[in-house]
Amino acid sequence: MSVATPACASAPGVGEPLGEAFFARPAPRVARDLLGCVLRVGECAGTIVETEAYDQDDPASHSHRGSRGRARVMFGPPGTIYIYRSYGMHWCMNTVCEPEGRGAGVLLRAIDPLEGREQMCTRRPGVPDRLLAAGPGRLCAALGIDDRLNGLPLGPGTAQILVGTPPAHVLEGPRIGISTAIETPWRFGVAGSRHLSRPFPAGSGQ
DNA sequence: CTATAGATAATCT
DNA sequence: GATTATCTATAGG
Repeated sequence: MSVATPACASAPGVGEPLGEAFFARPAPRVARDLLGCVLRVGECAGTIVETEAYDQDDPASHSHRGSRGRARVMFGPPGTIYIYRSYGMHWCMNTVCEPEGRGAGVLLRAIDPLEGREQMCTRRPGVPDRLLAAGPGRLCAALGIDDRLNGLPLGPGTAQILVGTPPAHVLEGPRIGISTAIETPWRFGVAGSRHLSRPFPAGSGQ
């Protein structure tokens, strides 16, 4: 006897945690595939709507100059959390990608809040819904992410990323806030999302 | 809507 | 001493 499947059933795998194999692939591919997945930290969760890829061959990457200092974490196993401080005041969260030792990662730039909006508003008082987690620093502030997670694996006790519904259309464009490799189109976004950190240039997708 | 200054500290030259 | 994978407030079109 088979279980009835409602017409609105989710695709297979939805809600399952992403495995190491998901992250053990080229960073740009992981970055694109993370769109639509759900980031959960404590009681807060949201759909990932914007990401950026970085790897060791990339002059804009922290890992470009070797596995020392803060970049060391980027050379760990796929699925490791890499947190760095940006401009002296904001935390930014990455997931390590590719097989261990490659120095690749994906910066999580924005989520569309799903659960725990009340707690996010408490952490970011007075901020309108659209800007709650629209940007890497804002995302970490809203979810309460800081360097305590740096170097730890994704998981129930740290931060989880769950299989979601892939977006119908994906935007691709240049990354934000860098001065080298500015033409590399490794920024990805969900077309039509109102929670992007910034719009994509015209003609960035479909 | 775009433009810009200022905050602030780890990392790099 | 300069740069930085940013954000906010403020000023102007």
